[in-house]
Amino acid sequence: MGQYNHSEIESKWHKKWEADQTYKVEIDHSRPKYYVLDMFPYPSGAGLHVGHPLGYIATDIISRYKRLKGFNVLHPMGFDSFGLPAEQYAIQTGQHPAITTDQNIARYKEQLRNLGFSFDWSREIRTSAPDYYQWTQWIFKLLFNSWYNKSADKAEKIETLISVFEAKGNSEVSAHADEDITTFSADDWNSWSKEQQQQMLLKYRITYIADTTVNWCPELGTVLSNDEVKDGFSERGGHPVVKKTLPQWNMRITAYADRLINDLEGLDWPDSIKEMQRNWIGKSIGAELDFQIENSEKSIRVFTTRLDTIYGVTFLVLAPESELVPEITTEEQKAKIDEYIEMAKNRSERDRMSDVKHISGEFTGSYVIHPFSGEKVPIWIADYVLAGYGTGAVMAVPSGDQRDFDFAKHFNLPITKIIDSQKVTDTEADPTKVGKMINSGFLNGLSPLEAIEKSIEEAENKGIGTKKVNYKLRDAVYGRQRYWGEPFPVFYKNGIPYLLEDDQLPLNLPEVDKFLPTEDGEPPLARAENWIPSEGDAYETTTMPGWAGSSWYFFRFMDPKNENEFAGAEALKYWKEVDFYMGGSEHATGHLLYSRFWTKFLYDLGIIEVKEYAKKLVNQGMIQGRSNFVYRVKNENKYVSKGLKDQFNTYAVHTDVNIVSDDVLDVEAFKVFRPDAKDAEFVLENEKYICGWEVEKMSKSKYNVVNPDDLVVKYGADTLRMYEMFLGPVEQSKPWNTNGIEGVAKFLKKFWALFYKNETISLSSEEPTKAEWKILHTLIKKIEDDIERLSLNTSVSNFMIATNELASLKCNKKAILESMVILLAPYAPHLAEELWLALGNNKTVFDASFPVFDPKYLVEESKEYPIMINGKMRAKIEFSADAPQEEMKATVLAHELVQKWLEGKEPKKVIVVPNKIINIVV
RNA sequence: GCGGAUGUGGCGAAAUUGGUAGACGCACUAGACUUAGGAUCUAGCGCCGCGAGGCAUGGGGGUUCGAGUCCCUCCAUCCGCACCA
Repeated sequence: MGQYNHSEIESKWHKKWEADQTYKVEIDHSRPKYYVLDMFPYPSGAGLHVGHPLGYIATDIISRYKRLKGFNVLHPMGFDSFGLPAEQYAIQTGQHPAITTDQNIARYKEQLRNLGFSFDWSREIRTSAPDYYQWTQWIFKLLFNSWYNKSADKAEKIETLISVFEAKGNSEVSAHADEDITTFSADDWNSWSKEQQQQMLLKYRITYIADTTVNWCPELGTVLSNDEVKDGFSERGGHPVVKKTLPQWNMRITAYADRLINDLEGLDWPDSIKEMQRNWIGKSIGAELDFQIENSEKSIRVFTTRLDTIYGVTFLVLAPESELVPEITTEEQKAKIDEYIEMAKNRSERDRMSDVKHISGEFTGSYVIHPFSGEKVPIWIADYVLAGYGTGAVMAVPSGDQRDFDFAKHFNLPITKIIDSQKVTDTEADPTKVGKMINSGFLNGLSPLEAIEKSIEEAENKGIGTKKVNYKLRDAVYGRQRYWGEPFPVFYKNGIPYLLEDDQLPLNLPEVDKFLPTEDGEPPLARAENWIPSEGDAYETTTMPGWAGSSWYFFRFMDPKNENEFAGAEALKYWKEVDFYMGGSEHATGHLLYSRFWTKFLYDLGIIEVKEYAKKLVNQGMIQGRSNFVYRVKNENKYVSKGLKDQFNTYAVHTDVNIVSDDVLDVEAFKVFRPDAKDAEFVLENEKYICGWEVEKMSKSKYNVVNPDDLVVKYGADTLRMYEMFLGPVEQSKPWNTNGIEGVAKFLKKFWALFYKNETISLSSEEPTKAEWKILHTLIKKIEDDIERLSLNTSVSNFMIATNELASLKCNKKAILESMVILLAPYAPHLAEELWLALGNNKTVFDASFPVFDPKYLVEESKEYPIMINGKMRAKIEFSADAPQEEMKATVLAHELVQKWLEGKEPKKVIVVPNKIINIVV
């Protein structure tokens, strides 16, 4: 084998790796473990485009590098194979989603195989496989059989709660549970029927059924979670979403809100992701305060973070949905209020958001009594107050809050200044917390921060308010009215949910005649015939959401074949957690939050040992498409090159980027691509047809999809892998551009040519020269640093430099080149294996060990120092590096030089930066 | 509006603790070899200038002997959140 023939080499090694199970990994206590994980993909019908493998290439390089460094590396891959597109396809074609999914997975695996990844395929998992979702169901059972004990700040088994109820009732229980729970005694509990007890327990369980306002997508016939809705439309498919109330399974993720925020601290995750999670959880500390309604027993409870501004309250605002509104509306105001409520109801979420500026509201006619001043304060309703946040009621302080201010101006309500330095203008409120309180009764003279403390204290003393923490995070809706998801291990008896036994799992997804809801609007599972539990009336017919299976898969990879446990204790203890997790930032408030929640839950129950499952997270950038355009002259069958388009009346048409190279169109290929251009005239510039370009999303309809398979055929996987890394930092988003790939291809040919001269390989076993050692050890150092810093683009450059240097020295020393092969192996595994074999090794290069960096090879015999005057370089001085006094000598020499230079002026200061620079200040 | 990030040649980009900005690659130019070149090799390639030299890291200011890097301020682009009381 003399020529570098990538396709021959690559297919040879794919076969060999599979036959030898080169990447199969087992627990090995003699070596430290390293767990590298990619976010497993949903196998879509379109296959991989060139952007998808970016992260996989990076993690593959890290995995192989760590293996060479002596780690026992777990690097698995699987498929998040439940999901909407397969189901949509099934609805359209009648094709069972399992079949489409299998086909898509087969295609994905083939594409991944072509890229030469070191996945341990013996550990492959699929979330839609019964032997996997059996354990998703099992975790659901744990959640159902648990409650959140606030006193212990952790989840506990439901049995502990039952025994408390039996002994003491619920008065001493501090739980994260439903809000409408009334106090009961042990006698009450013990006198209840089993069903009554179950009803009560349902209010405490970590997964529970509740009437929930949900995002309902009529088009998809299902409920979506908040993170699946973007601007009032479904994230997948872009269908409109409306609010609807349904009894739904929920997950009490809110119980974990604080821990989810606090534990972010110790994670080596991108700041942006941490910040997004913090904002999503949206913790704010404030107080709740009751306002007595005038001439009524009832009061209105508000939440505020600024109780210091209590004397600035000039009106109260309720959300239109508030239950109190009908009660407090006076006769005179009723018509107007009803009209407003009706209007608010019909405004969709989307309208409300696109129309933030518009101020609307209505006076109810009633008043509350200010709890401190005793003054009458009018009660209004307005849709800027959200029913779902806080208490659905706001104490309006127009001097300190812009929305309250705008509302007050619009309806001509009073504005009271309550801080002396407050700068309230005609159009703006001042929310700052500096100055001293004025017009504020007992708070006068305090700073706002002191006033917050003092006012809360006073409210608590009077029994009208308490300190309160509020979160934006809502409990997660867990049911979906869909077919292609995990069935709940739940059946109903007299309307009460019960769990299947462990030995009844998995509860398999039943066959249905159609994948659509029933005529009565029941989910598709209700179509299943003879799908009846052995006990009870019926199974739950909703299925679990997309995030269920992905919330724990990283544990299953540790022990994927275990039939008795979700993962064995030894595997969990050994692999412990993911050391390096790579995936897209779009999962910030979805998968990455839910999976942290489940991890903490499993930790609470003592099933796993870690509170967080991913130590380090890196987001790979999105690869966008780079579309190419041709310019067609209107009403003519004529295309003009880009530079000439303005001389004609043209319009741009997408052309397939695969027939364009460096923005030059292959005209003959274009005639095939667009048969109607077969006889068209092409106006060229410099005998070329130049295309225009634009960055767009990579998609079929824009003809800008670059398929990795094509590039693998043309250049080989090793070239593609290195080129994708060479493109720029992995974390950065960028448009795909194949233009530079030749440079990497050339490099690999040169690398190959270091070994092969005239079709044969014959290396010298002579001792390398100092210069040769230096090239090698410089590279070792750089590669190590680059991988640690995830600067994989510069590491490719460093390979090119070293290779060029060795080539120009005509280096053929085995000692050097053998190490070079090992260094290159993580990046270009096929090529490295081939050369390793040619060097006479019979084991895989990945059983070798990474060359050890030795700084002694980098010591220079002489060193050139720049001499700078006032920071500007004026001369260079060279001296040998072995004498310790050389820096002083250099300084003296530099001094003399400068003397000459400046003809007698004395330097003020001489700065010597070791090994770098000499700077003389005059 | 709030939060996060980014801004360096014709292009993708380097510059790790403040120390010779533009490594490496693409494109381009010239040359060599060649029947040929979409192969290979050599040289050049930020801008102005014949040159010495001067000017350059989004704009402006600051700290420093010295700033792409630190501080202030403004601008632009991207991402996320958005009536959160």
